[in-house]
Amino acid sequence: MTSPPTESASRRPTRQRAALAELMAETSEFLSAQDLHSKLQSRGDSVGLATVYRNLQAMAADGDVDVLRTDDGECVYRSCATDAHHHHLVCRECGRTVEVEGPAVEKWAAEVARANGFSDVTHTIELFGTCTSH
Amino acid sequence: MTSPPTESASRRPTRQRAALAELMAETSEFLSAQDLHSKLQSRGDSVGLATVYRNLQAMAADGDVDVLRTDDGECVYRSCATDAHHHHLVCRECGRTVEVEGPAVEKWAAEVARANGFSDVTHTIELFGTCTSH
DNA sequence: ACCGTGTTTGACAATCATTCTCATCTGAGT
DNA sequence: ACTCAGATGAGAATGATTGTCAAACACGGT
Ligand SMILES: [Zn+2]
Ligand SMILES: [Zn+2]
Ligand SMILES: [Zn+2]
Ligand SMILES: [Zn+2]
Repeated sequence: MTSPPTESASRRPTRQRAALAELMAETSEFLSAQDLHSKLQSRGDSVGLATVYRNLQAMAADGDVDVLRTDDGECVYRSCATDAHHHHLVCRECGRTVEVEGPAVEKWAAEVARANGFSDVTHTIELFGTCTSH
Repeated sequence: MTSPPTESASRRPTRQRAALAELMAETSEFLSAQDLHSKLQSRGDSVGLATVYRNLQAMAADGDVDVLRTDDGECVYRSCATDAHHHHLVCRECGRTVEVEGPAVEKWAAEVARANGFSDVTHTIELFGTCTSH
């Protein structure tokens, strides 16, 4: 993940947000807004598509979910186990995701940035591969 | 940069591709297809938008240009100085870009993947910051 | 220089994820 | 119950990217 923790505004609790949060809590793959929307539909918790987008954005801004982009540009979301900064190793076949930490990489990124005189540095680091079940 | 070197098919030389290649050779920031298209226009080398997209894709597939996505999902392209695998430190204000290498990071990525039994691993690693002129 | 053929191009339509609009609904405090 | 700012949803709008397909082109052979 990459964004500096823009602080969470006070968001009002709603049925829709709860349903979305619950769904995400049960899910471990990265899913798109559209995917999540239709899963909510089929499960009975009807939520408007725009609302799904809005809440995912809010959750992402609050750091409650991680976001990344698939190769074809779609945003995919996932509720990660840890709150700590981390990255992901994602199976491009089945979506299975492992959360990884890399202190060494974090240091490297910061160092490279400093060496070049850049400030406010953020980074995007994600790994994609094929997991054992293929 | 993330894709395994899918080998270049034989592409036929055209005025359009030449113009695009030349423009990219003179440019050092990452630019979108749309940007490149309008730059070509104003410079007199008129090239269809679809053609710009097609050629950028081809060039990217051949590894002649690097691609990455801005935060708002647009693809941006840049003709890098080196052919070697590398990553980028991009100023989010002015687009100034520094090419960086990170043997340590490459090793880390490979190691993490192996440790988790993933194969065919690729990675996305980009750094964003604000450069000295801001 | 002249064809024949497979590529490439370009104008325009079509996709499709995401965002916007705005009228309606809801949560929380009074 | 009353109020009102925040939240929702149906549908329209946006905008980058891709698809279509006829016309233009590169190039090897003649
Ligand atoms: Zn898998
Ligand atoms: Zn990190
Ligand atoms: Zn690398
Ligand atoms: Zn700058």
